[in-house]
Amino acid sequence: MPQSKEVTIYDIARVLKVSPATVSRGLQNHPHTSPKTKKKILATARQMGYRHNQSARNLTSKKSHTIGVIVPALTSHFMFCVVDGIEKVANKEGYNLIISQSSELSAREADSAKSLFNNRVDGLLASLALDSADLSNFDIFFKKNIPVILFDRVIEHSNCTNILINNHKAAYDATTHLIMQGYERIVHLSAPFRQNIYTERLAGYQQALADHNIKFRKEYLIIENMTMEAGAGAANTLLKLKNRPDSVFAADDSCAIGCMIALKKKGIKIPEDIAFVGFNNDPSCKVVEPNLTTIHYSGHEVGEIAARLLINHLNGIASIHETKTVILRHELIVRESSLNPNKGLKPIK
Amino acid sequence: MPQSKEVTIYDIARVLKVSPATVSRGLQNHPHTSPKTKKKILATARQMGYRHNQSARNLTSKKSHTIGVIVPALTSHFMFCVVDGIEKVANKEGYNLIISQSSELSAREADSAKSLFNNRVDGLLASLALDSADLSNFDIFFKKNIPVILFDRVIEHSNCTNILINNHKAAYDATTHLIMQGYERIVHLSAPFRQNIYTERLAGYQQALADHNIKFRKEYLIIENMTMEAGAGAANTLLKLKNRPDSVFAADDSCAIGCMIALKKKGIKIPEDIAFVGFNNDPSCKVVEPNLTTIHYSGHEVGEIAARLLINHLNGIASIHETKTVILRHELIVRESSLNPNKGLKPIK
DNA sequence: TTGTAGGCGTTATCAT
DNA sequence: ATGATAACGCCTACAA
Repeated sequence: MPQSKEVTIYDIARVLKVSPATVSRGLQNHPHTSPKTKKKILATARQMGYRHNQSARNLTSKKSHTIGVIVPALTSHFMFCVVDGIEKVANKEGYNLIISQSSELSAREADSAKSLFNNRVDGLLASLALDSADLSNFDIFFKKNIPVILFDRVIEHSNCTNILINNHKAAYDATTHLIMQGYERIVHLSAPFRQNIYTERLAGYQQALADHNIKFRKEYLIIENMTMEAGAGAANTLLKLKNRPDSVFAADDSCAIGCMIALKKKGIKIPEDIAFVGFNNDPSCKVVEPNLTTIHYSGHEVGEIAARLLINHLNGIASIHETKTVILRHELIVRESSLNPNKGLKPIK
Repeated sequence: MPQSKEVTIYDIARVLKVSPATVSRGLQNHPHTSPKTKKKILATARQMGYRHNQSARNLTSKKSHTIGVIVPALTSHFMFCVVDGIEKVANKEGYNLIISQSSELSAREADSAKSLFNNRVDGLLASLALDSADLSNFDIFFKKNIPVILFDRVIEHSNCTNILINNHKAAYDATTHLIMQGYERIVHLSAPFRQNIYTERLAGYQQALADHNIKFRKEYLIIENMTMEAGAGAANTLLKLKNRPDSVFAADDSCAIGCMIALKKKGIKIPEDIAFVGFNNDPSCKVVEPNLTTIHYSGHEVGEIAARLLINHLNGIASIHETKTVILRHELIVRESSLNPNKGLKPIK
């Protein structure tokens, strides 16, 4: 098993009878290099099977060419897409990735941050854990001026650029859609209201109610984790309400679907008895019956933009500090779960 | 934005009035170091905010501490879990990951392989693209004696360790289950028979038929891509068969689910008219109605074992060459889609 | 345009 | 047990 020796720029230099410096310059088409020698260098490099040594480059450049990613969990299709988007851009730009999960725990988020910090990542892309109330976990990065970009679950902070959708508007759209279908007793199923995505969605929901003269009832707020199991639990809570709701706007598809399935098992008809709108456009939306109306926004886009922004910043092409917030497009995708067969369309106000 | 200077072992040495070599040894608890100085070194290192420089280490060790991963696509929950499992182990062991997708194309697999090769990954974990007929894409790795471990979609090869389940047995179990439920006209819905996972599943299916004196009909073989859309297409093919099948064993859940949904839209009842068994235990199995019976095996386990094996090999703890094949456990998970309400249990033979 | 030489942070091989 | 020193492969002033 002989680990055949690697070709270095010295080897190429020797063959071409030039200095290693010239080879180095030729390889990275440095401005002050004659096209001829550059061509020669490139040719023999290829022919000799030269591969650059990133570690050596990192050593001189004092960079790791590595980006850290912290996500709450890799269990949703959405986060999957985000990471995929990040991966694509990072790959193309010659950056490596270290991905870690906080498991929705601020304490583990701190561990991840520390670990990535010790790995000397050049920058960080993160989405906050459910119980992270501030950005103190990232202070080590701020102190060393390492760029941090937050996506989806964010907190406004002078040191961070944020990438997200207009959650308020999205929730407003979703709720209004239910109202337009003739629903009035709308439950909002969401997670503990700490993260922006949940507080904003709540606010959007409330605004839509207000704009259509529907009184907000706090007993119509059901707080759960956003899992299928939690959704099933929510179904019980929901059925016990004195004033039986006629619809649900959930802040997450999985939770909505868990709830739908549990209700259906008890003989509740959807959307006849209770209509549903979810959030995230999980693939399961098209499997559950009836198909789930939901808010779609592209995880790939989130990931790609986050990575692009960070890498441009690292490469000095553009500064993060010029763009504090990026708001991406969202879209309401209407499916049967929210189409009211009885009441039809109803005018606003 | 001053990029505060990094602490090196020289700085620590200076403070402690010892040589950098001693610090280096102390930091990696080298056998020949006095416990006292070691303790001092560790203490001041922490206190000074020292972080090791992986690139410098890589340079001297002639390793990248990076593992390459090639998957056909990151669109299934299963592959998601595999990558997650790899990530967990690699993270803990201080290895970085470069993940790339072949998009089920051998040509892109070749590109990925080349790219990872140029990135000097220390080892490779791969699952083959749908149209990869041999391992020639990985010859560059074999030539340089860089370890390659294949998982799930594999080909036997003297240079590779393989990690997979007993697909033959799994398919046999699935098919037998349908037979025991009283089904006899069993369609097998699968992908082009090139990869082991599909040929083996076909063989297991055929063996089960044979063992129960059911004649194999080649018109009961439907070849599609393993997507929901393809499954919907398969539904049409299936309905056109002269001898209407009473059940389907699909080599993939998504495909099965797409097929089920399409059939249901045409008024076919499941499992009364046609029963279903899938493969992979995708989360959607518990969303579709009726819930889909399937073969489960742990993606996390696949990923963790693959990574563990590779890293142990790289660290010289154990050699890959001692273990040529790892067969993991699988399990039939019975759900309503395959429970025959009419015919009940039927004796074998 | 090209060459020289020093440095990036660490490890390993010698000595001591 | 510790110290000096030479790699590791590449980049970049600076000099020519």
